[in-house]
Amino acid sequence: MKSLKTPPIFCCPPLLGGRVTETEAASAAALFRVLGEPARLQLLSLIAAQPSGEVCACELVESLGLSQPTVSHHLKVMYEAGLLSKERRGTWIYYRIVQERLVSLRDLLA
Amino acid sequence: MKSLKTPPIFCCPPLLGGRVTETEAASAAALFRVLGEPARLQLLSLIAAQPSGEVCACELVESLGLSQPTVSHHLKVMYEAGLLSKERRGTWIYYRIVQERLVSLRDLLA
DNA sequence: AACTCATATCGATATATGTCAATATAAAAG
DNA sequence: CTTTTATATTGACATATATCGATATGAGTT
Repeated sequence: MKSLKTPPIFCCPPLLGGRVTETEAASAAALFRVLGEPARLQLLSLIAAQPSGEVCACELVESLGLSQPTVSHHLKVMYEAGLLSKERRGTWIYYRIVQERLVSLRDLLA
Repeated sequence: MKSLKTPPIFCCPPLLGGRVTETEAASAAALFRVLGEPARLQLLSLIAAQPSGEVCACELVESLGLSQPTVSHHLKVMYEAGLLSKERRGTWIYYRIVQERLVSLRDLLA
């Protein structure tokens, strides 16, 4: 089984200011592609809007007009990209935004 | 015909810190999706690496292992996303990075 | 005019992926 | 163990798009 903890944060060389290697471009593009989906951005903003900083997956399903499998899919994509962390508490799974990951993504564009 | 000048910079509401509308999510995602392509990131870094800040399209074709139509396609996508500006000088067309656009994109993740 | 070079567009194809219904798994309660 | 609820996975389908060869357009030259 896959861990419920946050995946490692592999960070990213600056995008501009020097030619980037093919590998660097590929991994950076993969990250951007994760954000290149309206549903995922809405999920991110929903999580960010919570005062507690975390949201149960069930709430996210109710909030968007998407099916449960689709929401689960998007959460998985963002989790595997290191953008979200998750924690199981009983039957529920709570998702959080991995701030450092967003910061490193921002630094890519510096 | 389309103008050779920089397209207008329509800017972007903060992504986190408040629920984002469906329209906002769509336009932001479109921008991220443009960067979600390794070839385009390599093109960006190639342009950024130039001391003059601009590159002739022909150089970009030679630098990457992609065909001329493919490079032309990627440049068009980035141009229409407001990430690049272009200027024709004689037979050649020179592309530049639109810094403000990248800055506003960074601000999306603040 | 014709020729050359640079760039853009067209058409076709292959791959990636968003979406859902159906099903599976996991956990708690009875 | 059975039931219920929450989440994940599977399989299928549709859409988007990256890529290329062929061709068109545009600018300069002779």
